Amino acid sequence: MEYQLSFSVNKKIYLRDPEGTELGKEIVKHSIELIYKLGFEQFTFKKLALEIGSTEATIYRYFENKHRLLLYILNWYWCYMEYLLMYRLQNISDIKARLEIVLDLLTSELPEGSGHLDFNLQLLNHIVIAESSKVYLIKEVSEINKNEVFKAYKDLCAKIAEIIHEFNPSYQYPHSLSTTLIECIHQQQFFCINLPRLTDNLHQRISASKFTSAFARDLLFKVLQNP
Amino acid sequence: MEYQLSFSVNKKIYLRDPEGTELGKEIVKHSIELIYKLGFEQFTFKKLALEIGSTEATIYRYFENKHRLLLYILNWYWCYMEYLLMYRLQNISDIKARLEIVLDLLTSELPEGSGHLDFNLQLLNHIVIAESSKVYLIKEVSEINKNEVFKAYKDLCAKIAEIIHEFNPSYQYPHSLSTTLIECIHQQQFFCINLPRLTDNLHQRISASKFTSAFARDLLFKVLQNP
DNA sequence: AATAAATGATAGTATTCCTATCTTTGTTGA
DNA sequence: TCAACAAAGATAGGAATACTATCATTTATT
Repeated sequence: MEYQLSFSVNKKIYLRDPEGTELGKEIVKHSIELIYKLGFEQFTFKKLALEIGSTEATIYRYFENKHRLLLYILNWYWCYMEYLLMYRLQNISDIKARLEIVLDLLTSELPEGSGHLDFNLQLLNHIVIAESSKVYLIKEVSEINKNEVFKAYKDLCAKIAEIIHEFNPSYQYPHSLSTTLIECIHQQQFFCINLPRLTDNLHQRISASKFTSAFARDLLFKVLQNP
Repeated sequence: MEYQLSFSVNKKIYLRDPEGTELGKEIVKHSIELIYKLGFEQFTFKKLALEIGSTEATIYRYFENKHRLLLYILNWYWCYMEYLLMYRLQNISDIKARLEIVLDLLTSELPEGSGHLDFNLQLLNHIVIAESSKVYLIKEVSEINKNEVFKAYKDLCAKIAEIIHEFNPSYQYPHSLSTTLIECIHQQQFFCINLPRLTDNLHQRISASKFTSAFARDLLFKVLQNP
């Protein structure tokens, strides 16, 4: 497996392609570390510039603002998820097994293959859990959605919806179940760690991802196996 | 029904009780309008002060920062929700009907009783949908959680979990299902309006709340009626 | 070797997010 | 009724954020 994954990260997300230069890659790599460390609110281009020994102005040449940078990171994540999903589904024809692969993909601690990438997928996972909804929960969402910047997320959602549909063609809400599954898995992991009373893993008997996995599996199959 | 609802809005959320003064009520009332209008990111105390003909410094005497103000608003909402829930559950003993009341409460466009309150519940509803998760998706969540500032949300969640448990005592995840239900209902409404491809209400054939209600009901009963 | 592109260095502006201080107004209760 | 106290207004200001602009320098391209 090569590093070369041809992701269609929408060009409207960035000003200058960060994949095209060393500095660009540094920006993305260190932004993941810094957003993880500080949280998105406290993260600034100035701090990032300091971290990589560059300047604020230079980072602004790559991304309009920090929101776009987050969007870029998440786009990358969504594309990678879809890629991994397709890769793992190869040769799996059993429809229940296909659904299990979806569940495993969404709940596993880190989505494998971390060796050959130049940034930390575990940190990325944490960012997805804690920050991803901030990318669409904004006033300008409809405006920026016109530029197709959420296409990668929609594609992933559509792919999962397809597998749901294969499993139970009479189920009416494959897309909504797909997004609910994705988002609820993030939430439950977050709650397990930070607000455990909102879950049934109160005293953290098992790990956040184990608990979430069990809950999500139970929910998914009950919804889909019900007549 | 009187205005007097004795809510236990945690004192650690505010510096000076906004319920105690006219100005305090103005702050809360207009902050709801302004957060709705601008979105939480663009909302500032300066703009709010201008709106109510007061000053920034004065608002800081009530709330430490805008995050606390949002927390206060949501606390009020969660308390109100729990109050409404208990009120509606009176005299309802049929366990399926009790669950229907939960669903209706969470998905109805505005939670009734808007006349006697001095702020707009419809706007509040929009804020809950678009901004509520920002209140906990922060780096300091564990820190501020120690002050019990999320108690109202946990109580609401626990109450719904109780009803879920009554309906199906063998179901293992009443709390997680409760939060998933609440959060997923917000999400689906948001997606219906802003990113409809993430739902199965693509061309908005029915209203966001009608669609969400149908989806949530289907999900809830399938999860709980499954053997 | 000439030229263009990318980056660095620096500066500056408007706004945000506060904190401090001083004055005025309104309330209470001795 | 007057003292004193709390709330609010007015104003100032500082550190940080979120940019934009300009010009010099380095690096790659042809």
